[in-house]
Amino acid sequence: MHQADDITLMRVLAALSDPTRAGLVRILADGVERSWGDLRAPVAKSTLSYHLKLLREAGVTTTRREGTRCFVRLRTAELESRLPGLLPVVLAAAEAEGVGADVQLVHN
Amino acid sequence: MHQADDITLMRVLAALSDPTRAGLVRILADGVERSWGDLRAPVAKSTLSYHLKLLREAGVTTTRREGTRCFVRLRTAELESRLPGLLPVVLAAAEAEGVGADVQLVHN
DNA sequence: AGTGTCGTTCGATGATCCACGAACATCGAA
DNA sequence: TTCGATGTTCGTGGATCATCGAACGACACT
Repeated sequence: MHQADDITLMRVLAALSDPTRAGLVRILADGVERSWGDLRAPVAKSTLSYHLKLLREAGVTTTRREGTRCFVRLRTAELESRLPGLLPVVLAAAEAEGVGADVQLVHN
Repeated sequence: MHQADDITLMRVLAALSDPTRAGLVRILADGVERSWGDLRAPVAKSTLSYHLKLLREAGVTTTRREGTRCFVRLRTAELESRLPGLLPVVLAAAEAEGVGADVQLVHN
């Protein structure tokens, strides 16, 4: 549920203004759908869940369940249509600054 | 003082993720230096001061004192050099969504 | 000196945020 | 069915945020 379909600037900015979430978005930036477990962040499981929920509710990502696993994907197209240019620009800056580098991808 | 010269993505995003501050930035977007008193926002004087301080500390604006008056200006060039493209993109989206429209300019 | 104006700073107050562990639900596999 | 893995949700705690009014400091003008 809670698949925010009114993507608002304020909420997206708020969602992106946290290093952990920025790191997650950075990883998802290639457009590939990732499993929860592939994302390694230096926070507790519940905290990761919290961040992913926040990103989802801000309309930045979508979640798909498959059995017990969940997959996250960046909503690149929707974001680009509602907030043109925002994501690329933020990603570039995050890359340049190394924001959220402690969030990593494991196993492929 | 407190002229943050390490403009970081996270802090700028956090600074812009509030409607009042976004409205202020929108008004300053034309590059013209404005006086405190020219900015009319539906908040108390002290709250406005707080928001302007936050913008300043995030490196988004600069403040200049002249006698008892203060003038704010957007640090367009520095922002563009540190976070290329961010400000224009955010401003465009804010304009499109009407974010911070309750912040207005009075007396010229 | 006395009076305003202007902006900052100081608590105080709710609200929200980020973090954690624990408990729970769900599903696949043994 | 029992176990293990995977996410969610809950309760909590500490920090930060946004807001206000009140008090303060600095300056300009009579």
